[in-house]
Amino acid sequence: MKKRRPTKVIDQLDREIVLTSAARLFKIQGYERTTVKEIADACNMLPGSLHYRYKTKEAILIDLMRLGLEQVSVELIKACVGESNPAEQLRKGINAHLKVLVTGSDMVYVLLFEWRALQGDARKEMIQLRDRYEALWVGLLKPLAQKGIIHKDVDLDLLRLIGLGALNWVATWFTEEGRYTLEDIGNFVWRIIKQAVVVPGETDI
Amino acid sequence: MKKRRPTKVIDQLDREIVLTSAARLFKIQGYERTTVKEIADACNMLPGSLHYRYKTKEAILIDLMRLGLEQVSVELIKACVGESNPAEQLRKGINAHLKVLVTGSDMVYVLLFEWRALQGDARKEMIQLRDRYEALWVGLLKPLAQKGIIHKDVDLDLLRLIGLGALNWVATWFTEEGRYTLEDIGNFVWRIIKQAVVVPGETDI
DNA sequence: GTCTATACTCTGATAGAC
DNA sequence: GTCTATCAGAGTATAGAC
Repeated sequence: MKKRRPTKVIDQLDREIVLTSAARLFKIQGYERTTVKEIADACNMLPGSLHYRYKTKEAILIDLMRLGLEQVSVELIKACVGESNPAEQLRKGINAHLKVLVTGSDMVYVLLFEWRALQGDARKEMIQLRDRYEALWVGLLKPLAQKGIIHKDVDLDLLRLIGLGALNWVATWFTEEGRYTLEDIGNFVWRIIKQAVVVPGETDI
Repeated sequence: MKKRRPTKVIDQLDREIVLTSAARLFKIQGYERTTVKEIADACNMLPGSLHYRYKTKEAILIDLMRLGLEQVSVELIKACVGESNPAEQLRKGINAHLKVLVTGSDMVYVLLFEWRALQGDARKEMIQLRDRYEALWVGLLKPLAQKGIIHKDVDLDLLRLIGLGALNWVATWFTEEGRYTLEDIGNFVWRIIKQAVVVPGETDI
């Protein structure tokens, strides 16, 4: 009996290669301007082989976004787990989101900036996925409010929406060669939030 | 001698009709998914007539962005002129930016979200235009720092970049039917900024 | 599973009569 | 300035041999 790698493992590898290549192209050129031939070229496949994995170009985008959401969720959780101070959790979460969005996987960028390319049901599904990610942030912010670290009268939903917006937009102007490092930016956002909504002296609980 | 409207006036009217129609389509469908035929239909023209005004689809986008930038600049200036309190100028500026972006001209939305559709020189020109708009914000923030209303150690460039990012991202999730009005959102952002960077008691100068 | 070849559609742009 | 007709090119998806 011949020994061989389980089919599943090979498929998973292919999936990552295809989606990583596609994400880079989608980020640079945009989804619409990128052709399936370019994607195939980028992962050393012929268009026919790519079509064997994904029947349509849209299917690639959808699967890519699912993986991107998984990646950013994992990074956010990793950054907070093992940190007992909830204020520090928030600070680390901000830095993690920035890092994975800007210097990490292109899939997260595409997830956030190309959802308009999807229509109908697919768009709805992606919005639901995005909501699920944002629910992780609710889970970070709620304990801070309950413990009195964040002022009682701060609207947590608005804080999340505005805060994530501020972070997401960074991806539109950040460059490695710019004046600011990602840490500079993360620290700045953290300081703003801390000074605006955190009760003084409560960050060390 | 026949009396007739000066040619310039007619051209200017046509320009606004074309660009307004195009902006609405670009905002809903995105630039790439919108066809020149759709634009022509939307302004009751035939493709040939549209082509007489704009030789290429890209030329429409570029002119649209120029006009969008002009509009948002005018609204920002209008909101601040006649307000002597610099802190109040900032508050009104925030609301003006939000309003024109979200409920005002679709051109401003397109200006901010479709710059990736441009390539090469055209993209560089638009980035320069965006920088010119941001310079207006520098003009709002600098006096606040010089008068000691904003803490000396706040990086004004980061404050501008992060603040505008927070505002711009609102356009991706705001709906008229949602829980928050534009005023709610503007007030929230203003409060965050005020509590984070404004020296207490200095807002009434 | 992979590769070649191609069908079919759409679109931006143009030519030229009026 | 406007309209009809059309070209040339690009791009997605598919069929079918291997």
